[in-house]
Amino acid sequence: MNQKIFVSAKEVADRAGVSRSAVSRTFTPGASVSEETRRRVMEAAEALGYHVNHLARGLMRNESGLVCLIVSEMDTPYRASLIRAISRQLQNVSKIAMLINTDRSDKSVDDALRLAISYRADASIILSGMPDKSISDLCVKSGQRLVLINRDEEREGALMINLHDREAARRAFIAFQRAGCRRLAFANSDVGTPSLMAREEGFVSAAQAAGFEVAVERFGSTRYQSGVVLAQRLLTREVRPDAIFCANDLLACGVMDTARHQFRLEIPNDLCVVGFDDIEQASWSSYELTTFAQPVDRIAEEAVSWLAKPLYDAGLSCKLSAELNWRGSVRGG
Amino acid sequence: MNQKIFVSAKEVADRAGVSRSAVSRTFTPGASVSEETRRRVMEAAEALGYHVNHLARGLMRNESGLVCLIVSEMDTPYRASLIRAISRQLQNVSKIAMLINTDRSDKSVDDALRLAISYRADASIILSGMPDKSISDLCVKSGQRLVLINRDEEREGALMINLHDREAARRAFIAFQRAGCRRLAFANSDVGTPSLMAREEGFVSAAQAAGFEVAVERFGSTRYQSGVVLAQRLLTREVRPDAIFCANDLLACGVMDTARHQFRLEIPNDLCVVGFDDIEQASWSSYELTTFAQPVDRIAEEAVSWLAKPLYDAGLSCKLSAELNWRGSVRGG
DNA sequence: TTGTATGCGTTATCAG
DNA sequence: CTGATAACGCATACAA
Repeated sequence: MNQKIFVSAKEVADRAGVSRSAVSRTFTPGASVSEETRRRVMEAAEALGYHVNHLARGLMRNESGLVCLIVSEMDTPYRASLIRAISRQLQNVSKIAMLINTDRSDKSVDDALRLAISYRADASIILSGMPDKSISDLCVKSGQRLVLINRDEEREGALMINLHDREAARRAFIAFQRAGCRRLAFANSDVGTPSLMAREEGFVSAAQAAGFEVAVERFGSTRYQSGVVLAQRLLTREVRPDAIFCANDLLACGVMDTARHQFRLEIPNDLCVVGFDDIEQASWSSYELTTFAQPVDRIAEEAVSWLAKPLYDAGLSCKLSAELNWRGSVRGG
Repeated sequence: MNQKIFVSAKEVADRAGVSRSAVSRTFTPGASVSEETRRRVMEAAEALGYHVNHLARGLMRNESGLVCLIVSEMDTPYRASLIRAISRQLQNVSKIAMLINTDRSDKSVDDALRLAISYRADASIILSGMPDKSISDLCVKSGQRLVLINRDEEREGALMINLHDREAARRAFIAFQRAGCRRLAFANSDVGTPSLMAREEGFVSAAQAAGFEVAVERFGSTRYQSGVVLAQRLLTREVRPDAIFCANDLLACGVMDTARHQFRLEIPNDLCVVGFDDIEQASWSSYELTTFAQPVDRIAEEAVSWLAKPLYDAGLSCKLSAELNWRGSVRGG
């Protein structure tokens, strides 16, 4: 690594003919500096290209301004929009997002959290996976905030933001029922995330309570290609479903495309489909997918405003509702 | 902000019965520590939950390990996948991505770059917008690396990664020609990014050289909805195009959906479409879009490997090719 | 190999 | 309001 030569407060002080403290105060909101001193400092800073060293400031203040975002498959539409919403909100409160990729393994989440500790991040926000309790406890004990989004498991001292998945699933069933569907199915991935399982269980139990059986298939990840496979499995069953609730929109897109192009089915006439997330593609005219909207802005807001709070109640839980967006993939509406 | 209490090297040293330097050396690869000392230090560190403070380390070493990613509309498929590729590669070389959202204004890019300087980022990678020369010069002068991706403008000392846009556009024309298309059109946004304009100019000039006129429309952003509008304008022209080259895939999706559902056109029989980026949706069976693939992994690799190089040649330029992915949206192939 | 002393760029404390 | 001085947590030159 080549040498970096940033200009320091001392250099600014020398040029302005004041003490280093004066420079520091000039860049500390609310500190008392005379107008004249501030002017001379600013002038020197401008000329030299001085910028406060946030590393050193963080060291002193014990507050880095860094917030760690821990996430896998971040190129997925829902994840990407959530990351965007969060990072924007963080910028509004003068914090900055550090992005860490994880893979399927929970070990990579542990490593990410260790990294967050190393950088003295003010908080970590976990969008994927679940860290080991020992390491998440260490975070909390060290005074680092922890936010878990759609991770149902409990963690002491963390803010947990979840959706009413079961309730949404119940409404999906009602939507199908109103559309006159009788042969229900649920298309799930086999990753088994609590929130995905809650959608499945909520749907199945609501249907059963009304005397309906549900054909359930689980396969692969929560991406488009898995939807293709799931549709192939479901639509070749002896009793072909006339309604499929998909664990998320990406699966739903794969299901719809396969139903149309491979099985020549018309949506919603032959088959009704409901998804979850309300990614941008859901509104595209090839899909017009009826789906539950993840309140990404709301989620980001809840997370960031909690981080900004000076005191906080440990073990807070925040339950949000997912609104159903009616579009053309279900009859009636 | 509540108090953070991380364990320091001194505490580890006390518990292990060694000096603080011994602890430091234990966590510095390549430093000379006896096996016995290292063992005791590691044991104490483990028990106490010690993690090296990267803020302090960065202050000493003059190398933060932070790399700033400056990007707008990061929830867009191409951007999201590029961010993912870059952040993964960074992690491989023990660096970490800081994410900064910008909006349309170049001022927000300047602000982002200032933030990068404040955090003493080892490098900044700009995916959107263009900073003022004075501020980008300050970065370079300060020893911070600068990478510009698909930003044609020149910056002293920066690595510029670009695609052969004009060449790709020429191949798009050839593809249409082979498919027997005669009424060519280009669908562009009106943001006027150099790389987008290069695609337009390359396409138009290649067509003109062969004696074809091109209907050009420019509107809005590079997103789906703009594609809808562009299709409406192009397909209601007196001579209806039978081939549309779109500045990117998102526009192409909007164009295709509109052509099909609003104008009842068959693709590729009535209309051939070519896009740019090769986002995931391009391969979905509703689109089967023939498109140029942005080599995201390659771009990320070039950027990150340059950052890892100890010495570097100023003003490096890297030109990459975009491969054409043939799918069903163009006849023949 | 080990410990001591010094400095990295800040901010906070305190005396003036 | 201002300037000197002491931390913050770490890495390293130096002496042992």
